[in-house]
Amino acid sequence: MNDYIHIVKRLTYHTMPSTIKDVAKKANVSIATVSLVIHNNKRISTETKKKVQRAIKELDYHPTRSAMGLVSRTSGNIGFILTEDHFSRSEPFYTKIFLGTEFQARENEYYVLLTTIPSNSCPDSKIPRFLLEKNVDGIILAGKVPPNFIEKLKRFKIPTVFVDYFPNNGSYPTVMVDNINGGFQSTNHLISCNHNKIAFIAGDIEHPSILERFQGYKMALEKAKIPYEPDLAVVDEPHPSRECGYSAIKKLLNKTNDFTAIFACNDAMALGVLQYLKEKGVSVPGDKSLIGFDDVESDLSLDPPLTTMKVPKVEMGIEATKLMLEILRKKSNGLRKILIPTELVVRKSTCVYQN
Amino acid sequence: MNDYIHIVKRLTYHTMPSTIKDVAKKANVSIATVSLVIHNNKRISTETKKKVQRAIKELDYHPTRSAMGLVSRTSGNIGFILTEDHFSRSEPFYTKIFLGTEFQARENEYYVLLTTIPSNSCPDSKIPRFLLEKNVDGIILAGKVPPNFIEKLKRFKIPTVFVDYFPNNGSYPTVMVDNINGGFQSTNHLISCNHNKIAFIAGDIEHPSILERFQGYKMALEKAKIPYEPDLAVVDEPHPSRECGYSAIKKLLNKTNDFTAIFACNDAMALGVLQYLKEKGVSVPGDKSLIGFDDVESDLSLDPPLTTMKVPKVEMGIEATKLMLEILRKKSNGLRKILIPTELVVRKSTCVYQN
DNA sequence: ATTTTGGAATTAAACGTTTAACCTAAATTA
DNA sequence: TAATTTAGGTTAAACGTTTAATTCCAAAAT
Repeated sequence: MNDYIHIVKRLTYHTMPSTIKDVAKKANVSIATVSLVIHNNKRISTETKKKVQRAIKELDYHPTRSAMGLVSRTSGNIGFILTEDHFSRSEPFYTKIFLGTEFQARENEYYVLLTTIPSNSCPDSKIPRFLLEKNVDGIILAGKVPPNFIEKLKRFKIPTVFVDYFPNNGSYPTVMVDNINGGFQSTNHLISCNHNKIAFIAGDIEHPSILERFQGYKMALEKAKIPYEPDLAVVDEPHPSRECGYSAIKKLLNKTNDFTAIFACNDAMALGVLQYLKEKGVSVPGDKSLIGFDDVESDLSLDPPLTTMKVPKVEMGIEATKLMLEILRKKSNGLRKILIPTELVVRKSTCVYQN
Repeated sequence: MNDYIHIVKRLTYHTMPSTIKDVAKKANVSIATVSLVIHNNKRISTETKKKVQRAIKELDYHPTRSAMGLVSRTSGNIGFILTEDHFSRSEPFYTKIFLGTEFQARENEYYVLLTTIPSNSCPDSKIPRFLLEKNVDGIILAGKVPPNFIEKLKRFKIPTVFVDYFPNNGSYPTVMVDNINGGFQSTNHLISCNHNKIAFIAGDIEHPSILERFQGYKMALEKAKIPYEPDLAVVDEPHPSRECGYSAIKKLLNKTNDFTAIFACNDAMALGVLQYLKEKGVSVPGDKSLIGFDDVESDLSLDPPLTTMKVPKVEMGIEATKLMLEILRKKSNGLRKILIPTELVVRKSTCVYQN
C-alpha cells in the first residue's frame, strides 16, 4: 500500500509542471533563494547560483505568469485598441500595424491583447475588459478613437501610446506617418519625371493625414517654382475611396485636360482614377502618369502596377511598441512624436513626360 | 495628524482600484460571500446578493486576472501558433484566420496570444513562452507545423485545435476548407457556362489542399461525363505562385490550345495566368474563361475582376475557436473535423461559352 | 576581547482570488 | 421532543510568486 502511494507520488512528480518549491527542495535552498537566482540578484554566491540553476534546468522549471503577475502587479501584456470601423473598413492597414506591435512585443517578452471599441462616442462605451482586470501593462491606441474614451482612460493612469492618430489636447507618446514629406516626395517624383502640370485628388480633406499630403504637394510645387493651380486640385470628395477617386477624376477631366500627371492621396482613390481612365481609353502612364499613397496589397496586381508612396505600417507598430517598452522599463516617459518616413516605390504607372 | 491620515486614506481608497476585500467591507460580509455572489452561487440569499452587488457597482470592482488565474489555474487566454514562413509568405490568409479566432474568443471572454515558431523542424525549436508560463488554456495551430513540434506539445496535455492542417497520425479537433467540394463547384461553374474543355493548373500538387481541389475538378468532369484529359492538367509546378501560374499556362499553350476555360488552383496562379494571357493578347473571358480559388485582397482590382471560389478565412478562425471553447467548457472533447464550405464568387473573368 | 560590518541565505508576509470544510440557527422530520 | 436537514453564511487554506525584514556567521575593526 505504501509502495503504491509512493509510485503515484513519483508519477505525479514527474508529470506535473514543477513549481519554485520543487526547485528549492531539489537544490536544498529556500524558495526565496531560487527567486533571487532567477532575477540574478548579486547577493547569491556563485556556487548556490550554479546549484539552483542546475535544479531549474533538470526540473524544466518556468515561473507561472499569474503568480508573477499577482505579486509584481504586472501582466506582461500590452493592449492594442482600435475602433470597430477602423477594423472593418481599413482592416489590412491596421492589421499590419498590429502585426508590427505584436512582433516587437514578442521579441521583448510581451504579448499583445487586441480589442475593438465602438466608434461613435456613445456615452456607454465600455472599458475593455483587459484594463478592468489589470491584464495589460500599457495600451496602444491605433487610429482615431472617440475623445470621451480617451477621457475615460485617464483614470487608469496606464502608459498609453498613440499610433496613426493623436488627440489635439494634451501630449502623448505618438507615432505618425510623415505625410507632409511623403506628399512632397510623391510630387517631387512626378516633377523629376518632367511633369509640371500635376493634379491632386483627395477625399476627406479635413483628415489631418490627407491635409498633410496636400501640404506636401504644394510645398513640392513651390520648391520647383511651379505655380499651384487650384483647378488641378480636386479635394471635395467625401471619402478617400475608390468610388470617390472615380468621380473625382471624372469631374476633373470635364473641367480640363491640361495636366500630365495625377497624385492621388491614397491608393484606393488611385484605383478609381485608373478605372475611369481605362474606361475612357486614356493610357497610363502613356497619357497620364499616376501615383498613389499607402502601398496596399493590390497595387502589384494592377495593370499597370501602381507607383506609390509606401507607408511602412509594420514599422509603425514596431516603433509604437518601442516607445511603450521605453515607458514600461522606465527609461523615459516616451513623451515625443515619432514621424515614420514613407518610401517611394516606383512601378509602372508613372513615366517620364516627353513634350 | 489623525485627520491628515484619515484624509490620505480616503484619497487612496477612492483612487486605487478596489479589491474583493473592499467590497466585502462595504457590504459587511466576508470575502467568500463576495466571491460566491460573483459566481452567483445559489447558497446566497437574495438580499445579501443585492447588497453585495450594490457594493461592487459603487466601488467599480472587477476581479484581477492574475489572482483569478493563480487560484483557478486558468489564464483566460488562447494561444495561436503558426510557423514563421506561413506568417511571412501567406500573411493575409493566416491573418484573417487569426482575426476570426480573435473575434470569437473576445466574444466569449477570452483573449488570443499570437506567436510564431520556426518552420524547419530544427530539433531545438523552442516551446512558446505562453505555454511554459501557463499563460494559455488552449492552443490553436494554424497551417502546417513541424511534426516534432506537435510531438513536443503532447506533454503539456493542453487542448489543441488544428486549422487548415492536421497531422495524419492521431486524431485532433480540426477545421479545414472543403477543398474537394470547392474544386467540384469551381469546375461545375465552368461546365454550367457551357465549357467542356477545361484546363487545370496547379503547383505543389503534393499539398493535401491542392490535391483535393484537383480531385474535385475530376469529380465534376466525371459527373458531367466530360472525359478527363491529362494533357489539360498542368500540375508539375513547384509552387502555387504567380510565377508558376505564368509558366504553367505558357507550357500548356505551347502544347495545345484546345480548351476554353481554366481552373487555377489558387488566385496567385490565376494572376500569373492572366498576366501571360494578356501579354499574348488572349482575351479573358472572351477567349478563355478563368477561375481562381481563395478570394484574396487583389481579386477585385484585377482587370477583369477575377471569378473565384471564396475561402471563408475568418469563418475558419471562428469555427476553430468554437471548437476550442467547447473543449474548454467541457461540453465535449471536440474530436471532430469541421469542413468549411467555400463560396462561388462570380465576377468578370468567366462567361458563357458560345460555340 | 568585544563590537562592527558585511556577505549569504532564510523567514514570513503579501499579492487577490477560490473553495472545501465548517458553523449556526431555523425548519423539517420521525 | 429529539434528531436531522437545510439555508445561508464564514473561516482558513491554497494557488506560486516576490521581497522586506531578519538571521546567522565569519571576518574586520576597535
